[in-house]
Amino acid sequence: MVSVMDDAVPPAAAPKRRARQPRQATTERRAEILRAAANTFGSKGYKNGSLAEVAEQVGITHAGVLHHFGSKEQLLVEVLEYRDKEDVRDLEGQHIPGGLGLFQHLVRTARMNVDRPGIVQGYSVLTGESVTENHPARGWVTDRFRVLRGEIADAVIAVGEGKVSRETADCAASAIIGVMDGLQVQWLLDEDVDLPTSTQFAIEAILAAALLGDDRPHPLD
Amino acid sequence: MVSVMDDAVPPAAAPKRRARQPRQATTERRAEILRAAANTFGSKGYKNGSLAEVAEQVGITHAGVLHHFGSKEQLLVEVLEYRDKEDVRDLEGQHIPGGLGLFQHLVRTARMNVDRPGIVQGYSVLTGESVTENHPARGWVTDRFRVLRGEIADAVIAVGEGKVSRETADCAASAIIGVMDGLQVQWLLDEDVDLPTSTQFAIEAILAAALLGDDRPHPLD
DNA sequence: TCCCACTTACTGACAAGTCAGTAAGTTGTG
DNA sequence: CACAACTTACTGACTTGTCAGTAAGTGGGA
Repeated sequence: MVSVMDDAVPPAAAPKRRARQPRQATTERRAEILRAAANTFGSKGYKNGSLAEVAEQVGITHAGVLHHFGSKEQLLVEVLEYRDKEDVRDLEGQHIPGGLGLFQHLVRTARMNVDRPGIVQGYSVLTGESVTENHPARGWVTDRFRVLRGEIADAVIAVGEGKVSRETADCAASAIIGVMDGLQVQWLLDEDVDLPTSTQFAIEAILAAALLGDDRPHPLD
Repeated sequence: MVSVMDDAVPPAAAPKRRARQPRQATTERRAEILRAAANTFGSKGYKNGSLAEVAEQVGITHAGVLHHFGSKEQLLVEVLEYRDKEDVRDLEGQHIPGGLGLFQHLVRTARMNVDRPGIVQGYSVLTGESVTENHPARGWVTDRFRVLRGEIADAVIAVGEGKVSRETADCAASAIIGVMDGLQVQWLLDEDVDLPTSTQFAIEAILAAALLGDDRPHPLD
């Protein structure tokens, strides 16, 4: 429960018995379980998704899953870490875009997401669930939003060539993330919503407004 | 399910035994339970919120709750209907705004929401949860989005005085709803996010882009 | 007016199921 | 042969929902 993960920590200065490394098949097995868990938590949610369902997908029992991960909460944490690592790996070849390239990347992502509703649902469900009391993914989701906001705000400032204030950039950044997430939910519930078109429309709109600064009209004051 | 609400309908030509009206205290009691359920489902989610917790808030047992509502799912459905009725009642004095007034109303709502995080959390949790498989609130959430999109798109067209196409208005409408929902989630997780300011910023930006039509720049193509 | 037939609003006990987690035993592999 | 990777068997905590019973209210009729 203190989440030290005994089996993953090589015993520092092991005295008598060295902790054996896991067999080479084990790493892949754990990855299989993580993918199954991501699938289950994505479609059912963390609370409602059961270890038994995760286990069934890889042909073992729920106790087998617990053998590898110790607890359901630890499994969730590792699913999140695994997904992060995958995202990084996907972006490895391409340099991480900044400036205008970042916004193009966001729109491209929205276009890609149309073909992987499972991923989108997993993200949406977990994000929504994370605002409930004491949810184990809350910290992860919060951090993720914070990092993303920072990167997008920097990109806004870069595109604005110093003419955009930090406050405006922060506003724009949270709005861009918000509109992407919000549109995903609507699209999951109703295919009539045009996810890529609306996403591009909104990002362009927010970016344009940020670049205009205080020169733009404020009809809602 | 067709929402005829038997207990409110006086029996037309009752044959032998008239179906009595509910006692006057009953209506208020049921409303108490509905408010408690909205509270619990809002903070814990529907799946994770228990009848026992709802019951405790009004000082009865979970069986007492089931006496009134028959099943947990029916309780959820009535919570949703109750909230709809409350929303309508709140807007009764003021005429439902259209055109620019609607957008001002949306921004005002965002400002008010800062002082009622419980309501916002309930909405966010339920919306996120609704995209899971076979969720009982899915239809309600989907309909709500559809209606809202229609109203906002109409308002965009009204403000644009006929110069905005239906497709653009739809894009703008879903984007506005998306950004409002998405910002709420971020704000719930991190108070640093400025909900009203970001909301107003984004709505003005999207509205401006919609009114410009194809004349605006498309830096992301 | 008072009483009887009936309904409403519960309670407490329990059924039936699901869940995470544990402990002990088995198998196969390095 | 020791240990990793399981399985089987089980516990205890919680779930929703059912049921019988009870006290309190309500309306109509004598």
